[in-house]
Amino acid sequence: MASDPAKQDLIRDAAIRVFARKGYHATRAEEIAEEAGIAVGTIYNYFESKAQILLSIFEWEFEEEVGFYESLAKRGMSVQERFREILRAHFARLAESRDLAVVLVRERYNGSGEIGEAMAKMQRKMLDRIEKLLQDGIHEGWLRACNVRMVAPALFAVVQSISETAMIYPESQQKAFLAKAPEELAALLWSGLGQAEKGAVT
Amino acid sequence: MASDPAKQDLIRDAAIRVFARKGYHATRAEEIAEEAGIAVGTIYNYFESKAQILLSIFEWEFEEEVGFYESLAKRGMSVQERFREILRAHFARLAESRDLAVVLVRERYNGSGEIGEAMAKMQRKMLDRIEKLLQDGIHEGWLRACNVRMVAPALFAVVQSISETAMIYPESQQKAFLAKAPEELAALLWSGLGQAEKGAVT
Amino acid sequence: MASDPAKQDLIRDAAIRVFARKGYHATRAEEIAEEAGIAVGTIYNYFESKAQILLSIFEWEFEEEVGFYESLAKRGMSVQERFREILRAHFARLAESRDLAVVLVRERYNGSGEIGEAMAKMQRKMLDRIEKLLQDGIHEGWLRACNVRMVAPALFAVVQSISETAMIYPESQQKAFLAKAPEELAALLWSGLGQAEKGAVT
Amino acid sequence: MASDPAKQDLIRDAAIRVFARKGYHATRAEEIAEEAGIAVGTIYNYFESKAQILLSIFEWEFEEEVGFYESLAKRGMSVQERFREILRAHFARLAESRDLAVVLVRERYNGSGEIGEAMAKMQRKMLDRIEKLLQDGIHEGWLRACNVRMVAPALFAVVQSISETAMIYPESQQKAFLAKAPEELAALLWSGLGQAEKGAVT
DNA sequence: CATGAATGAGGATTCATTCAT
DNA sequence: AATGAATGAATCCTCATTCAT
Repeated sequence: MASDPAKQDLIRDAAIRVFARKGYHATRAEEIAEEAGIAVGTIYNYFESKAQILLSIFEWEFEEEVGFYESLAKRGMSVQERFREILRAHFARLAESRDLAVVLVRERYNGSGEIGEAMAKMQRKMLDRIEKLLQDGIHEGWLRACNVRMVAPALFAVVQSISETAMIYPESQQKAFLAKAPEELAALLWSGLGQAEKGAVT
Repeated sequence: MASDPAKQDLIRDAAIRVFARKGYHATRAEEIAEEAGIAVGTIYNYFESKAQILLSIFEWEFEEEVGFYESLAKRGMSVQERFREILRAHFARLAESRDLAVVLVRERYNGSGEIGEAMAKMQRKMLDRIEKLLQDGIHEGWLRACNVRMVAPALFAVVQSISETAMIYPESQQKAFLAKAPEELAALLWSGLGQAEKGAVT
Repeated sequence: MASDPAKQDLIRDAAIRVFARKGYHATRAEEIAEEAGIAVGTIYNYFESKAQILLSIFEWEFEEEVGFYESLAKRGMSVQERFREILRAHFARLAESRDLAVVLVRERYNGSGEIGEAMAKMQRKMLDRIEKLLQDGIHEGWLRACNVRMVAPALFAVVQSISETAMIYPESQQKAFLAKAPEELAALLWSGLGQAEKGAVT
Repeated sequence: MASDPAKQDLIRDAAIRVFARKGYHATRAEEIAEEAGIAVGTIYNYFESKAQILLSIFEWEFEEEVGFYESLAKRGMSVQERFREILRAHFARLAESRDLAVVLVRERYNGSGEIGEAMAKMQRKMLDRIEKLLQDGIHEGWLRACNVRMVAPALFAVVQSISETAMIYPESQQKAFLAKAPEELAALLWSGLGQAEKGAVT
């Protein structure tokens, strides 16, 4: 089992492109190899299985996200600012890597067996982070009290779905869509959809 | 190709249970047959393929939803009331059929080829309806002006994610969770998370 | 997993022929199927794996042998007579199924993992039986005292090796060879190679 | 193709250990390299293929045996003494190299194609030598007349099987077992199993 | 000569689908 | 219509061997 990280990245990136194009299950190992410009066997010098490649894509992304969260925390921002930063960063990244976004959204549940568990675990950690962010916000008085167990996944899903929707648009409109997304979402999440004058839902 | 609707339902329901348990791709035709208490061959008297079963699950659900939407429209409710009704109905149905919910959420992207297209089409129609609902709401002055192309999928996703999160909970807590869901979501969507006093995101 | 014993036999017999021709490892599942006049998939309706086919060949043979041993014991023969009968039966069977003999001899150690263990176990049981036969013989006074732990495998091996050697001969000579084998071996085992007059090894 | 005999031995010895542990087919070239403390590529500087390594193990052993036979012939021993010497030497060597013995016994038929033929040829030569020894013995009046074509492989097999049986025992008992083996076998082969008083098999 | 990453042919096994009964 | 054994295309992964460094 070799471990040149550059080649691992080469393979992972090729996999992202093919998974995005055809879906995880419809992608054959050979296709990843072709896309990467290597032989099938080489894949298996760097990954234990096709499923492991998928997992590694999620792990990679997860580390990026977590790293970013932590960098925000260190910069001592308010919860509100952190949210906006997160949204901006998230959508900026998507704008860069449409394929990655597609894969992250679409293949979320396609791990099976151990890999599936590992992926589920990662997502739970992600939610935990969001929950914590919310709780901090409530504690600091920026957010109204809410059921964080419920709102956290809702938040996560909103972001995901926008990502996903963006993927539908052709390249040209997509950029504009993703550029508007953080503001629109921030507005939605902070102020809701209601018209103050008419009164909110009880 | 036979067409006894009762047997079709029998097969579809069996498929829902097995898909929920093992995921679409990991489910073998034989397992569906076993769950339904019939022979594999029989499945193919009622469905063209395994993928068609999946599609039919989505179609079924889609028809239900659309029918419900239309019944609401006919009853001449306000947008606000319609939203609440939709959410209530949605979560009530989930509480009844946990397996269906799991499948609808998890296998959304697992159609490939024609079936995939059909499933995507259905989802787009679903979004169109939500968009229309939003636009009506804005027009009627219940909702603030917002980018409906962006908010519609967000709405859809929020609902989905709550469904999905609910699935994690054990039977006992799940009911309570789903019971609280409509209010919590309605609050989130109408009023956002912000504290009025501290000022909303601009 | 189907269980028509006739088809199991069909597959096993085809496998015996191909294993005999090319060796277990060099035989592809497809070749067994071709030889049996069925499709590859069908093999796996009756056997869990290629290795299981090999194991089943040994099990089959083992049951035959054991059954025969028991039938002898019931007929109340002397140890001496039982030995001769066993040898006769053994070689008669080989004369009938050259391929089986080749496989039994050649692939004895080619099981790996669980299958290997199962095969080893079977062979140990076989040896146990022979040991018991020897001990009875000694007890009844037909055989001189000897180290049965050592003589049993020797006996077993002698029989095997003759079988194996017979396989080298062309069909015509083979029959004659196998016909002479029981007497020759019986003589070897009872009287040894020594010339009484010149004195035995001390 | 390099030809440093010391390194060839290094590789062959490593191969013997791994083959003994896992069997020829289950052994990967890499494992041999690891065991030898070299890189895979290096193996192929000294051997044409994995099969060639196996062949070379048999060739090596064959040369040893033949050399020993010849040395005995030169020392002008009687057939009887030569047999005993051969048995002693054989088992003494096994006691030294358990792994070699395992491989020689177990992998006898695992050559395929040319290598298989080469291995078969070697074994036939081995048998020829034993046949010759027997014939000399008969001619000199030490042995009773017997079918040497049949007795030779029987002899060979007896020796092999004892070797093999010895391998089952734990280190401690194994030595004792192998020490007793030559006498026990010599007795078996010279005098048979029969009780003189009761009369031999006819 | 040594290295070990790259290669890619090869093969066991799976499973959706068919079809004879 | 129901059955379930038969089918065989499809695919992941292995591993002996090569060859650029």
